[in-house]
Amino acid sequence: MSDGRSTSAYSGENLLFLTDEQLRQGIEAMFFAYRGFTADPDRILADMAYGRAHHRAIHFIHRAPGTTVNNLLNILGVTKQSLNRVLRTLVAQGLVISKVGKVDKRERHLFLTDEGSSLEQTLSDAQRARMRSAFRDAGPEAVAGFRTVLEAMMDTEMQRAYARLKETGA
Amino acid sequence: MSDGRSTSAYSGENLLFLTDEQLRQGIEAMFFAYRGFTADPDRILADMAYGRAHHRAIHFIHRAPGTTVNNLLNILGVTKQSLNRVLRTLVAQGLVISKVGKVDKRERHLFLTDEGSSLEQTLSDAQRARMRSAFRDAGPEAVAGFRTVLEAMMDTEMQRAYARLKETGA
DNA sequence: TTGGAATGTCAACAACACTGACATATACTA
DNA sequence: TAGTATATGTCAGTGTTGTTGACATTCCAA
Repeated sequence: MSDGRSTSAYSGENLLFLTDEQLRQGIEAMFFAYRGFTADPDRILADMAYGRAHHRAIHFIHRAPGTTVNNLLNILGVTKQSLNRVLRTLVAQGLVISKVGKVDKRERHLFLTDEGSSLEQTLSDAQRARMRSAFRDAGPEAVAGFRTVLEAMMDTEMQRAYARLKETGA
Repeated sequence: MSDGRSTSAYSGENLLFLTDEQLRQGIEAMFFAYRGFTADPDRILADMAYGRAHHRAIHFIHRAPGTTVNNLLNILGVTKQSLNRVLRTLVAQGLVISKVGKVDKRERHLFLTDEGSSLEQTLSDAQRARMRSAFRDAGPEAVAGFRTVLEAMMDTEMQRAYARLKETGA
């Protein structure tokens, strides 16, 4: 094998990380960790009239200002009706602006207002704080592994969406 | 530092994995990956009268047969009313048995019936298949990092619950 | 110009979480 | 034994977030 590990090592002892027991632990780790992952923003949102769906919309509008409803739909993986309800309240509360497209008037382009940006910042700060703490405790190699496994766990369309977002950001 | 890395290396270049951009990518990876994580069982459950809440209950009853309602409550992190709604249907459909405790008759101990075990198996197989594929693609070092980060992301009570489950299993 | 595709909105409904109040059986304790 | 605490179950009401169905508007191509 090109990476220097022998075939026997790979098909023998090293495959212990693929036992059902190890997979089950991975599944449970994912379950408990996701609870922690959402806990801090959820606490902040609980006091407002918003929920996790609002957080997600705000996050990705912040991430890709001017995105269309349809684009957001694909990223979030919900129906347009479900997203629309969330967007309606965000627009009504003055957190999001919806602009009719110039080239294609069917499209709506979404932007955060100052107030929307402010809430996004608050939520992001809370979520990043936990992620930062976890990353720091785990160290850079563990973080690299974390992201490798998560990426391999996504549906292929989501891998593509994730890759596009990575490019846009850094 | 005892691990041989210099302080300057840690406070300098190596801290690049803690930038806001890297944290944001971790957050988005977590979001997309969790969707994949639940997708397969969700598809199976959609055809039945059950949902994700039933899956979670069945998973942990399988994991810790004879667990009490209260114990399950703490692991799942929901209210007893919410769990009770789920358990009621599972018992009514003959997937779960609730036995009065022998030492403390106030407690109910929960077990899967053969039919319940069968559904658990079906759901687990689907979820494990994806996890196995992701683990295999990523390799053992990445998997170790994955679990380290997830564990660091949990609330401390959940870290304890997770640790207890790990002992019980392997 | 007409019909289909794309886009977005409104309405109604289901799943699943929450709170609050209360009932029942059992266990513990003063 | 009387009173309190614990474990569980239930009813009623509410909120968020997902779904489908129906429909309006806009664009584009036959």
